[in-house]
Amino acid sequence: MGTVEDGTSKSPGYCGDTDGDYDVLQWDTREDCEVRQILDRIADKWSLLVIALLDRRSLRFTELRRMIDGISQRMLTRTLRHLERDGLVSRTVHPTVPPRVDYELTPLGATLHTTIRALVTWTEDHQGQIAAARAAFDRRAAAEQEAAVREAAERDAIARDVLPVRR
Amino acid sequence: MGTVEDGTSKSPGYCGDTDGDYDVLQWDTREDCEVRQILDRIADKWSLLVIALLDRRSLRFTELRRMIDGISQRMLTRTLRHLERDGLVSRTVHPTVPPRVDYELTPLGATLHTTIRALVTWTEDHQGQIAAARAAFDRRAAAEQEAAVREAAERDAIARDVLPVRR
DNA sequence: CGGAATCCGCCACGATACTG
DNA sequence: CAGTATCGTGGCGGATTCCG
Repeated sequence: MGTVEDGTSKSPGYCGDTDGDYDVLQWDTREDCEVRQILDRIADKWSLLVIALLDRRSLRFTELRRMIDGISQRMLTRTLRHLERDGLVSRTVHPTVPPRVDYELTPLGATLHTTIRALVTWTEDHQGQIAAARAAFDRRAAAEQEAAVREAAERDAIARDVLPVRR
Repeated sequence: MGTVEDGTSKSPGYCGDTDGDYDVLQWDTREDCEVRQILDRIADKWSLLVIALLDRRSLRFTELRRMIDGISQRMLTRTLRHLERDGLVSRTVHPTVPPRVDYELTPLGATLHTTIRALVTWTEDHQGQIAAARAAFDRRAAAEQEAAVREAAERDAIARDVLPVRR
């Protein structure tokens, strides 16, 4: 099994709970801050997917594996373990043969599901605007670069014209 | 400048927009899916912080740098460029000397800010429950492992007792 | 001050093989 | 079927340097 592979057990360190309006300024300075760790965990590549998929009905390991498709068994296992450890997903092993394991959201996980769906929905709703913004940005960048190149070439031409032949 | 460093310019590929209730099953299969890319982008380590910090008032580069503290100038620059490209943050250069650059949320970025705050708030509100869940999980795991070790030791003792002395 | 460019360590992730 | 174990690698992210 080796090491625990996670440093969360170092210290409690609540890192200052909401005293003013926005304590955002603080949940980054200390890397042992719980909020940062949790945020990094649930906002990671696969956790979002798993939580989003685990709505209402429970799913088997292989079902999740097929649904996510890009994921490796290793990553799915790790992700599910983390979510289980955080109390967001429950793991039920049916002692049959072949074995069958079901995963489902805990009540806590269900509350997070709502928020995550909101994030996903926002992304779906605004992907058009973002795509447009990217296109515009890239166009501007390309134009700028081309202008810079032309300008340099022009300077070069003038220099060649004015300066005496080196040697 | 080198390559664009991002493969998003490959193809439009909307990957099927909400036809049924949940099209979650689809925004993962094709890795050229826009939603996945956008999600990975805004959910990354620093973007969440920057967007959360950029509420109402605009901030200078160095202000952000000091606030986030753990971040390197390289990462802050990259993050801000990405957000600018996605149309979430606007970049204003004041032609003074020394130069001064202000960043602020665009209207689009402001809408995302709301959702992100919701996520952060959820995390702040439930960090206690999560910490408790982790502690319980770790305790169970430790107990299981200890049980396994004891069991193995017991089997070993029996084996030593029953089996004839080898050689 | 606000970047761009370069170098590089390291570990997160994927592919593969093996177990119960 | 549902994992664990092991190894190899890409690329993320930090440190440093130079520029306008």
